[in-house]
Amino acid sequence: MNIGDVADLSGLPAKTIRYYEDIGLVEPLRSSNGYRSFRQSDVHKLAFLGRARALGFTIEDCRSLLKLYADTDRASAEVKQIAEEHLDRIDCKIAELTEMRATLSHLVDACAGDHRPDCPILADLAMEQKAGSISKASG
Amino acid sequence: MNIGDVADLSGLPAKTIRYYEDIGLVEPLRSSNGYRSFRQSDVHKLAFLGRARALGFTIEDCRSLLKLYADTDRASAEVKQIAEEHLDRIDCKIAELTEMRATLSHLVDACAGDHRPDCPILADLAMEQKAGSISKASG
DNA sequence: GTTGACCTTCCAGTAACTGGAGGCCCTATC
DNA sequence: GATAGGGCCTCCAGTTACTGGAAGGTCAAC
Repeated sequence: MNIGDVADLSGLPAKTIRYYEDIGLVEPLRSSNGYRSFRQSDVHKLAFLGRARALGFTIEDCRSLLKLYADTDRASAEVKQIAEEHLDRIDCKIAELTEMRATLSHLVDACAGDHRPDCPILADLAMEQKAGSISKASG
Repeated sequence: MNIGDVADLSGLPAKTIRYYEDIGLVEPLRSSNGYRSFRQSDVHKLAFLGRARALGFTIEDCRSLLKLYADTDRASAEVKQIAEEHLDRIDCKIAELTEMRATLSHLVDACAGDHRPDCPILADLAMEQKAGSISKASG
Protein backbone atom coordinates (compact mmCIF):
# COMPACT_ATOMS: atom_id res chain seq x y z
CA MET A 1 0.00 0.00 0.00
CA ASN A 2 1.26 3.46 -0.86
CA ILE A 3 1.34 6.34 1.57
CA GLY A 4 -1.71 8.04 0.10
CA ASP A 5 -3.90 5.01 0.72
CA VAL A 6 -2.59 4.67 4.24
CA ALA A 7 -3.26 8.34 4.85
CA ASP A 8 -6.86 7.83 3.79
CA LEU A 9 -7.25 4.71 5.90
CA SER A 10 -5.60 6.01 9.04
CA GLY A 11 -6.79 9.58 8.80
CA LEU A 12 -3.23 10.82 9.25
CA PRO A 13 -1.69 13.23 6.72
CA ALA A 14 1.01 11.68 4.55
CA LYS A 15 3.45 14.23 5.93
CA THR A 16 2.77 13.01 9.43
CA ILE A 17 3.24 9.39 8.43
CA ARG A 18 6.63 10.23 6.91
CA TYR A 19 7.49 12.05 10.09
CA TYR A 20 6.53 9.03 12.16
CA GLU A 21 8.84 6.95 10.05
CA ASP A 22 11.60 9.53 10.55
CA ILE A 23 11.35 9.20 14.30
CA GLY A 24 11.12 5.45 14.19
CA LEU A 25 7.47 4.85 15.08
CA VAL A 26 6.80 2.86 11.91
CA GLU A 27 9.11 1.10 9.51
CA PRO A 28 7.38 0.57 6.20
CA LEU A 29 9.09 -1.49 3.50
CA ARG A 30 10.20 0.08 0.26
CA SER A 31 9.14 -0.82 -3.25
CA SER A 32 11.71 -1.03 -6.02
CA ASN A 33 10.74 2.46 -7.16
CA GLY A 34 11.58 3.87 -3.73
CA TYR A 35 7.98 4.32 -2.65
CA ARG A 36 7.08 3.35 0.91
CA SER A 37 5.19 0.08 1.01
CA PHE A 38 2.92 -0.31 4.03
CA ARG A 39 1.72 -3.62 5.42
CA GLN A 40 -1.54 -4.13 7.27
CA SER A 41 0.42 -4.11 10.51
CA ASP A 42 1.81 -0.68 9.65
CA VAL A 43 -1.66 0.66 8.99
CA HIS A 44 -2.81 -0.79 12.29
CA LYS A 45 0.08 0.84 14.09
CA LEU A 46 -0.64 4.20 12.49
CA ALA A 47 -4.28 4.03 13.45
CA PHE A 48 -3.16 3.20 16.99
CA LEU A 49 -0.91 6.25 16.93
CA GLY A 50 -3.69 8.44 15.61
CA ARG A 51 -5.97 7.45 18.46
CA ALA A 52 -3.26 7.81 21.10
CA ARG A 53 -2.38 11.27 19.80
CA ALA A 54 -6.05 12.20 19.75
CA LEU A 55 -6.13 11.38 23.45
CA GLY A 56 -3.26 13.78 23.89
CA PHE A 57 -0.49 11.28 24.60
CA THR A 58 2.93 12.63 23.70
CA ILE A 59 4.96 10.99 20.97
CA GLU A 60 7.19 9.44 23.62
CA ASP A 61 4.12 8.08 25.40
CA CYS A 62 3.02 6.65 22.08
CA ARG A 63 6.37 5.01 21.62
CA SER A 64 6.08 3.36 25.03
CA LEU A 65 2.48 2.36 24.44
CA LEU A 66 3.37 0.76 21.12
CA LYS A 67 6.16 -1.14 22.77
CA LEU A 68 3.82 -2.39 25.49
CA TYR A 69 1.20 -3.26 22.93
CA ALA A 70 3.71 -5.41 21.09
CA ASP A 71 4.88 -7.08 24.29
CA THR A 72 2.37 -9.76 25.20
CA ASP A 73 4.19 -10.26 28.51
CA ARG A 74 3.47 -6.68 29.57
CA ALA A 75 1.88 -5.83 32.88
CA SER A 76 -1.22 -3.70 32.48
CA ALA A 77 0.12 -1.67 35.41
CA GLU A 78 2.73 -0.17 33.12
CA VAL A 79 0.12 0.97 30.65
CA LYS A 80 -2.06 2.29 33.40
CA GLN A 81 0.79 4.28 34.85
CA ILE A 82 1.43 6.05 31.57
CA ALA A 83 -2.25 6.82 31.25
CA GLU A 84 -2.54 8.07 34.81
CA GLU A 85 0.44 10.36 34.44
CA HIS A 86 -1.12 11.73 31.30
CA LEU A 87 -4.40 12.18 33.13
CA ASP A 88 -2.58 14.21 35.74
CA ARG A 89 -1.06 16.39 33.09
CA ILE A 90 -4.48 16.94 31.59
CA ASP A 91 -5.94 17.84 34.96
CA CYS A 92 -3.17 20.36 35.54
CA LYS A 93 -3.80 21.95 32.18
CA ILE A 94 -7.52 22.11 32.73
CA ALA A 95 -6.99 23.71 36.14
CA GLU A 96 -4.60 26.24 34.66
CA LEU A 97 -6.93 27.11 31.81
CA THR A 98 -9.92 27.30 34.10
CA GLU A 99 -8.17 29.82 36.27
CA MET A 100 -7.16 31.88 33.24
CA ARG A 101 -10.69 31.68 32.01
CA ALA A 102 -12.11 32.93 35.28
CA THR A 103 -9.84 35.96 35.46
CA LEU A 104 -10.24 36.75 31.82
CA SER A 105 -14.01 36.46 31.64
CA HIS A 106 -14.22 38.64 34.73
CA LEU A 107 -12.22 41.32 32.94
CA VAL A 108 -14.11 40.94 29.69
CA ASP A 109 -17.40 41.37 31.53
CA ALA A 110 -16.10 44.52 33.17
CA CYS A 111 -15.04 46.06 29.86
CA ALA A 112 -17.55 48.27 28.12
CA GLY A 113 -16.14 47.40 24.70
CA ASP A 114 -17.11 50.68 23.13
CA HIS A 115 -15.35 53.60 21.49
CA ARG A 116 -13.97 54.98 24.75
CA PRO A 117 -10.40 54.26 25.82
CA ASP A 118 -11.12 53.28 29.41
CA CYS A 119 -10.48 49.59 29.75
CA PRO A 120 -10.36 47.40 32.86
CA ILE A 121 -8.53 44.72 30.91
CA LEU A 122 -5.59 46.99 30.14
CA ALA A 123 -5.82 48.47 33.61
CA ASP A 124 -5.44 45.03 35.14
CA LEU A 125 -2.53 44.08 32.90
CA ALA A 126 -0.85 47.36 33.75
CA MET A 127 -1.77 46.98 37.42
CA GLU A 128 -2.87 50.56 37.55
CA GLN A 129 -3.91 50.53 41.14
CA LYS A 130 -5.32 53.83 42.28
CA ALA A 131 -4.96 54.38 46.00
CA GLY A 132 -7.99 52.98 47.79
CA SER A 133 -8.98 50.73 44.93
CA ILE A 134 -6.57 47.98 45.79
CA SER A 135 -8.94 45.11 46.28
CA LYS A 136 -7.47 42.37 44.12
CA ALA A 137 -9.45 39.24 44.88
CA SER A 138 -6.61 37.76 46.90
CA GLY A 139 -5.77 35.41 44.05
CA MET B 1 18.87 49.25 35.64
CA ASN B 2 20.62 46.07 34.52
CA ILE B 3 18.82 43.01 33.25
CA GLY B 4 19.27 41.08 36.47
CA ASP B 5 17.45 43.69 38.52
CA VAL B 6 14.66 43.87 35.98
CA ALA B 7 14.38 40.10 36.03
CA ASP B 8 13.94 40.21 39.79
CA LEU B 9 11.41 43.02 39.62
CA SER B 10 9.34 41.67 36.77
CA GLY B 11 9.60 38.00 37.62
CA LEU B 12 10.72 37.21 34.08
CA PRO B 13 13.96 35.30 33.42
CA ALA B 14 16.75 37.41 31.93
CA LYS B 15 16.73 35.09 28.94
CA THR B 16 13.10 35.88 28.31
CA ILE B 17 13.68 39.61 28.58
CA ARG B 18 16.46 39.39 25.99
CA TYR B 19 14.12 37.39 23.80
CA TYR B 20 11.44 40.05 24.15
CA GLU B 21 13.95 42.62 23.02
CA ASP B 22 14.88 40.41 20.06
CA ILE B 23 11.30 40.32 18.86
CA GLY B 24 10.79 44.01 19.48
CA LEU B 25 8.53 44.01 22.52
CA VAL B 26 10.88 46.20 24.54
CA GLU B 27 13.72 48.45 23.49
CA PRO B 28 16.01 49.09 26.43
CA LEU B 29 18.83 51.59 26.09
CA ARG B 30 22.45 50.51 26.18
CA SER B 31 25.12 51.61 28.60
CA SER B 32 28.59 52.45 27.35
CA ASN B 33 29.76 48.98 28.39
CA GLY B 34 27.18 47.36 26.14
CA TYR B 35 24.89 46.32 28.97
CA ARG B 36 21.17 46.81 28.52
CA SER B 37 19.89 49.77 30.51
CA PHE B 38 16.22 49.55 31.45
CA ARG B 39 14.02 52.51 32.33
CA GLN B 40 11.03 52.39 34.64
CA SER B 41 8.79 52.32 31.59
CA ASP B 42 10.59 49.21 30.33
CA VAL B 43 10.11 47.49 33.64
CA HIS B 44 6.44 48.44 33.56
CA LYS B 45 6.10 47.06 30.06
CA LEU B 46 7.77 43.81 31.04
CA ALA B 47 5.51 43.38 34.03
CA PHE B 48 2.57 44.00 31.72
CA LEU B 49 3.89 41.30 29.39
CA GLY B 50 4.37 38.91 32.27
CA ARG B 51 0.77 39.28 33.35
CA ALA B 52 -0.59 39.05 29.82
CA ARG B 53 1.42 35.89 29.21
CA ALA B 54 0.22 34.47 32.52
CA LEU B 55 -3.32 34.90 31.22
CA GLY B 56 -2.30 32.88 28.20
CA PHE B 57 -2.26 35.65 25.60
CA THR B 58 0.04 34.87 22.69
CA ILE B 59 3.05 37.04 22.02
CA GLU B 60 1.23 38.60 19.09
CA ASP B 61 -1.73 39.36 21.32
CA CYS B 62 0.70 40.95 23.76
CA ARG B 63 2.15 43.06 21.00
CA SER B 64 -1.33 44.31 20.09
CA LEU B 65 -2.28 44.89 23.71
CA LEU B 66 0.87 46.91 24.33
CA LYS B 67 0.14 49.00 21.29
CA LEU B 68 -3.40 49.64 22.48
CA TYR B 69 -2.16 50.40 25.96
CA ALA B 70 0.16 53.04 24.57
CA ASP B 71 -2.55 54.52 22.41
CA THR B 72 -4.70 56.75 24.60
CA ASP B 73 -7.13 57.14 21.70
CA ARG B 74 -7.87 53.43 21.62
CA ALA B 75 -11.38 52.06 21.74
CA SER B 76 -11.87 49.57 24.55
CA ALA B 77 -13.77 47.48 22.00
CA GLU B 78 -10.49 46.57 20.35
CA VAL B 79 -9.04 45.35 23.60
CA LYS B 80 -12.19 43.48 24.42
CA GLN B 81 -12.18 41.75 21.06
CA ILE B 82 -8.68 40.41 21.59
CA ALA B 83 -9.64 39.20 25.02
CA GLU B 84 -12.83 37.58 23.79
CA GLU B 85 -11.07 35.75 21.01
CA HIS B 86 -8.58 34.50 23.53
CA LEU B 87 -11.42 33.43 25.80
CA ASP B 88 -12.86 31.43 22.92
CA ARG B 89 -9.54 29.72 22.36
CA ILE B 90 -9.38 28.87 26.04
CA ASP B 91 -12.89 27.48 25.97
CA CYS B 92 -12.04 25.32 23.00
CA LYS B 93 -8.97 23.97 24.72
CA ILE B 94 -10.85 23.26 27.91
CA ALA B 95 -13.55 21.44 25.97
CA GLU B 96 -10.96 19.40 24.10
CA LEU B 97 -9.10 18.49 27.27
CA THR B 98 -12.29 17.70 29.11
CA GLU B 99 -13.28 15.26 26.40
CA MET B 100 -9.85 13.62 26.46
CA ARG B 101 -10.06 13.45 30.20
CA ALA B 102 -13.43 11.73 30.13
CA THR B 103 -12.33 9.04 27.69
CA LEU B 104 -9.03 8.52 29.39
CA SER B 105 -10.33 8.30 32.93
CA HIS B 106 -12.93 5.85 31.72
CA LEU B 107 -10.17 3.67 30.32
CA VAL B 108 -7.96 4.07 33.36
CA ASP B 109 -10.81 3.01 35.63
CA ALA B 110 -11.39 -0.06 33.51
CA CYS B 111 -7.76 -1.13 33.66
CA ALA B 112 -6.79 -3.52 36.44
CA GLY B 113 -3.26 -2.17 36.55
CA ASP B 114 -1.73 -5.40 37.72
CA HIS B 115 0.83 -7.89 36.45
CA ARG B 116 -1.45 -9.32 33.80
CA PRO B 117 -1.22 -8.23 30.18
CA ASP B 118 -4.93 -7.67 29.54
CA CYS B 119 -5.49 -3.96 29.20
CA PRO B 120 -8.59 -2.08 28.08
CA ILE B 121 -6.47 1.00 27.41
CA LEU B 122 -4.38 -0.75 24.80
CA ALA B 123 -7.45 -2.56 23.53
CA ASP B 124 -9.16 0.75 22.92
CA LEU B 125 -6.16 2.30 21.21
CA ALA B 126 -5.85 -0.78 19.01
CA MET B 127 -9.61 -0.87 18.47
CA GLU B 128 -9.65 -4.55 19.13
CA GLN B 129 -13.35 -5.01 18.74
CA LYS B 130 -14.42 -8.59 19.21
CA ALA B 131 -17.63 -9.46 17.42
CA GLY B 132 -20.55 -8.81 19.73
CA SER B 133 -18.61 -6.56 22.02
CA ILE B 134 -18.97 -3.50 19.88
CA SER B 135 -20.72 -1.19 22.26
CA LYS B 136 -18.61 1.93 22.19
CA ALA B 137 -20.41 4.43 24.34
CA SER B 138 -21.49 6.40 21.29
CA GLY B 139 -18.75 9.00 21.52
C1' DG C 1 45.83 40.27 39.63
C1' DT C 2 42.59 37.14 40.25
C1' DT C 3 38.23 35.38 41.67
C1' DG C 4 33.29 35.34 40.91
C1' DA C 5 29.11 37.38 39.64
C1' DC C 6 27.10 39.57 36.00
C1' DC C 7 26.73 40.81 31.35
C1' DT C 8 27.24 40.02 26.10
C1' DT C 9 26.30 37.34 21.54
C1' DC C 10 25.30 33.37 18.97
C1' DC C 11 23.83 28.67 18.16
C1' DA C 12 21.06 24.74 19.03
C1' DG C 13 17.20 22.38 20.92
C1' DT C 14 12.40 21.80 22.49
C1' DA C 15 7.11 19.28 20.41
C1' DA C 16 5.00 17.69 16.69
C1' DC C 17 4.33 18.59 12.86
C1' DT C 18 3.53 21.58 8.27
C1' DG C 19 4.62 23.95 3.89
C1' DG C 20 7.21 24.26 -0.05
C1' DA C 21 10.89 23.59 -3.54
C1' DG C 22 12.85 20.62 -6.82
C1' DG C 23 12.58 16.46 -8.92
C1' DC C 24 11.47 11.29 -10.02
C1' DC C 25 7.67 7.74 -11.27
C1' DC C 26 3.55 6.12 -13.44
C1' DT C 27 -0.45 6.11 -16.30
C1' DA C 28 -3.15 7.92 -19.89
C1' DT C 29 -3.83 10.29 -23.96
C1' DC C 30 -2.59 12.31 -28.40
C1' DG D 1 7.38 9.35 -28.71
C1' DA D 2 5.85 13.40 -26.20
C1' DT D 3 3.27 15.41 -22.77
C1' DA D 4 0.13 16.23 -18.87
C1' DG D 5 -1.44 14.99 -14.31
C1' DG D 6 -1.08 13.16 -10.03
C1' DG D 7 1.45 10.77 -6.63
C1' DC D 8 5.67 9.93 -4.66
C1' DC D 9 10.53 11.17 -3.06
C1' DT D 10 14.07 14.08 -0.12
C1' DC D 11 15.55 18.05 2.13
C1' DC D 12 15.08 22.52 4.22
C1' DA D 13 12.75 25.99 6.73
C1' DG D 14 9.19 27.65 9.74
C1' DT D 15 5.96 27.31 13.59
C1' DT D 16 5.57 28.97 19.54
C1' DA D 17 7.90 30.90 23.17
C1' DC D 18 11.27 30.29 25.06
C1' DT D 19 15.63 27.68 27.32
C1' DG D 20 20.39 25.87 27.78
C1' DG D 21 24.98 26.34 26.90
C1' DA D 22 29.41 27.91 24.98
C1' DA D 23 32.77 31.50 24.55
C1' DG D 24 34.02 35.65 26.10
C1' DG D 25 33.81 40.82 27.93
C1' DT D 26 32.94 43.83 32.49
C1' DC D 27 33.02 45.06 37.13
C1' DA D 28 33.63 45.15 42.21
C1' DA D 29 36.05 43.08 45.81
C1' DC D 30 39.91 41.10 48.06
